[in-house]
Amino acid sequence: MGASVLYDGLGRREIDDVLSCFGSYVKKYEQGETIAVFHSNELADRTIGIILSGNALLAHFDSDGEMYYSQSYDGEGVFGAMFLSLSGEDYYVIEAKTKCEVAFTDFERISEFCENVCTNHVRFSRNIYRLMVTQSKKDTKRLSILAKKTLREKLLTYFLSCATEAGSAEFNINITLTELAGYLCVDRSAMMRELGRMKSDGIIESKGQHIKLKKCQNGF
Amino acid sequence: MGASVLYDGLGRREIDDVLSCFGSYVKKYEQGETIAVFHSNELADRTIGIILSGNALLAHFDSDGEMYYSQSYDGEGVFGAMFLSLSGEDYYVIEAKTKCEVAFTDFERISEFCENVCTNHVRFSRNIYRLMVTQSKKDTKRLSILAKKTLREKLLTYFLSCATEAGSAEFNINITLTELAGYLCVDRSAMMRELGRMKSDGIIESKGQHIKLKKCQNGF
DNA sequence: AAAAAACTGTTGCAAATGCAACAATAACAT
DNA sequence: ATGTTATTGTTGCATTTGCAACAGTTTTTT
Repeated sequence: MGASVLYDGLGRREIDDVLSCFGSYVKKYEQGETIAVFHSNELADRTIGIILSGNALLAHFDSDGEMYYSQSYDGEGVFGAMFLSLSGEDYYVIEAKTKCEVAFTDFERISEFCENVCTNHVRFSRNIYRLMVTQSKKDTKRLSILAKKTLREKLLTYFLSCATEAGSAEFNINITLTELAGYLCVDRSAMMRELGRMKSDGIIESKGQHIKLKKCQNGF
Repeated sequence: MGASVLYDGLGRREIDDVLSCFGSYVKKYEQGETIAVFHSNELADRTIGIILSGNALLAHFDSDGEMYYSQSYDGEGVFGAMFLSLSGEDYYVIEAKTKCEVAFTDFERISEFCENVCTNHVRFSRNIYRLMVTQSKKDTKRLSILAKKTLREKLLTYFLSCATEAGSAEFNINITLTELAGYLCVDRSAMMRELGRMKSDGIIESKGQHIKLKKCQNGF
């Protein structure tokens, strides 16, 4: 787990203080519950949800009900209609993967000054913005992967970024292979086949979620 | 053109004031000049570039020098290493499409309070954050398109969002078909072929960059 | 006005991928 | 321990797509 962005310089108590100063309300969700749904009919609003604890998932559905993986929030996260491009019949669902606590606030409120200018407010907004950057970085990363034309390139780009993160050519992907296929937006069986080819071509070793990059993969 | 996010409630003069209060410097670029390059060797830093005028393009290159379209900044924009996921040999280049003025500042500076708490500072930072949201929304949109498995679905999702924006089933895409293929990450000739099929299947009419969605495409 | 460059449009072919269906294994629940 | 469910792994087949190559058109430059 990476260090928390949201709680950097702030404890839960301080965050609750800032939130109550905003007039924000905190809601609890059980595992599997739907936290929010966003579809194109909805009015554009600037309410954001801040995940204070627990893990949640942003899933994207098209008109056929086909599901696409979109983003996962682990222990922290911000979401809202303002971050999504809503048109057509596609819609997005935020679902609790575990018990969750979520605060709802108006986005504009974050950057406003309050009467009693407090350091915690400044820290909190800084952290929210950093969190937004973190999440947008995840999108950039996924875009750089989906931009690749072949399955092999997609896998290699993904693996390389895992290796960089792990600091080693040998690592475990932290998701199931089924989920990986969803993340890469490819057919799972086609992905398995390509993994097999990469193994027989000697560029990786793999067994389930354990991967080892072999030779010439950018220093790894 | 959508109304400016960066200049909402602020003129150029006010923005210059805030920037000079930040100790930020503004640099001018001629058409075609490289504004910045980001690759994985680079140290992580929190410097952001703010495009104050002119159009620029974020291009993504892989180790083979293959170019991918990434994001375009028209009249305004924020960019920086902190928004990019850098690993492997892929790198990103920001290039001036027209004459540009770009301010460079430390990201943290934006959310700090300055001694002389000024409304312009608050407006400026609010605008920067809104701009970040606007840009991240573009990524979400593109992800929702690239997530689709077939070329036809990619095209339809893109067209549908154009139609929503234009408020009409008939519209011009504002980019060349060559650029569209780049945006969709598909082969141009394959895209032309699929456009042809969609025409003969009677679901669209198209001539160059002019598109008309026919029947049952979500109300359009 | 002529030449060059960029964009649009088309086709054949080989390769990659999605889809369906199924078997084997691992994880989980009763 | 046993049944159930999720995940991993494999294969055949039809389809889609990328790639290469080229021709016609439009735009830009000289």
